[in-house]
Amino acid sequence: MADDWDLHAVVRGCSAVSSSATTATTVFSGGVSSHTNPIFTFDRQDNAVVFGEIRDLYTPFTQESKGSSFSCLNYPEEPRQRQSQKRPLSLSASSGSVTSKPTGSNTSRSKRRKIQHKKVCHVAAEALNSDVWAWRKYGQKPIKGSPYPRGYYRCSTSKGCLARKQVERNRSDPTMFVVTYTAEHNHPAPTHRNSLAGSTRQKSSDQPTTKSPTTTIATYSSSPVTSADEFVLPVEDIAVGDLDGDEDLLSLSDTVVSEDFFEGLEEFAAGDSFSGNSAPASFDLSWVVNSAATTSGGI
DNA sequence: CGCATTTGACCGGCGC
DNA sequence: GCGCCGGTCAAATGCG
Repeated sequence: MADDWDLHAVVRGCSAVSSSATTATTVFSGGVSSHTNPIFTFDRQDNAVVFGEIRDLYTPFTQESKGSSFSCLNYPEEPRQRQSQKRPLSLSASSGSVTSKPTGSNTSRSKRRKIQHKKVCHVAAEALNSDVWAWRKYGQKPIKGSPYPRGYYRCSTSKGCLARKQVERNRSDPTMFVVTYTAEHNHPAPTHRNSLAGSTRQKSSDQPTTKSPTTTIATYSSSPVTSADEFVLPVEDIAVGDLDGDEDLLSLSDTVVSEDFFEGLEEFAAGDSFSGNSAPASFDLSWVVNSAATTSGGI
C-alpha cells in the first residue's frame, strides 16, 4: 500500500542534530497567537522567534526544562485531555457498538486542536534521523495541500508521554521535512535510545533502497554531526493546520545557531543515536527507514 | 511472543 | 446546517 509514503522513515528528526538546515517555529494552533512566553516572542504574523525557542525545539520537551537554561516551554496543558482514552471504535463492532460515541462525555479529541501549542520545525532529511526520543507511528494521512502524507508519531519512550510529532515532507523542497511537535514529554530524555521502543523493525522484503519514487523519503543517513556550525535555522512561523503557507514554509530568516545551543543535544544524538544504529555513512535509506520512527534501535 | 507499522474508520472542529 | 479535513484509535499484519 502506501509503501511509497514511508513517512515514518523520516521521523526521528528535528530535535536532532545533523548537519543541515532546520527551521523552528512555534505555533499556536487555534489562534492563540499572542505571546505566551516572555522568553521568546513569536507571533504568527511576525515570524518573530527567538533562539530560546529554537533551542527548545532541539530540546526534549521535558516537563519543564529542568534546569535548562531555556525554560521557554510553558505550554498550557488544557488540551491535554484524551489520549489514552480508548474509544469503542466501531470498526468491527459495527453499528450498535459505537456506543453512540462519547458525545462530549469525556473530552473531545479535537478540543486540543484549538489550544494546543505546536512547534514546527523544518529539518533536512538528514536531520530527521537524529532524535533522542523514541517515536512510534500511530497514523498517517494524506494532507490536502500537500502531495506528501503526514505521519503521526507518539513518544514511545514512556507510555504516558503525551508528546507527539507530525512529520511531513515539505512540498516545496522534498528534501526538507516539516516536523511539528505537540505537547511535551513528561519524562526526561533518554540518555540512550530508549528501549521501550522495542526493536527496530527492518523490512527485509521491502528494503527500499530506492523505494517508491512517490514519496520515498530520501532520508539520507545522518552524518555524525557535531558541527553546529552548519546549523542554520531559518525561523518562521506557519499556520498550523493550514498549510497554506506551504511554499513559504521554508524561507524567511536564517538564523545561525551557535554550537553552544546544541551542545547538549549533540550528546544525545552523537552519543548514542548514531553509534547505536549502525548508520551507514552513506545515503542509505534502509537505515533511516528502519530506525526512523522506531528509534529504539540504539543499544 | 512482543512490539512496531500499516491502514481504514471514527470523531470533532472549522469553514462555507 | 452541511461538508470537509485533520487527527487519533484500534484491528490486522509482519518482523525480530
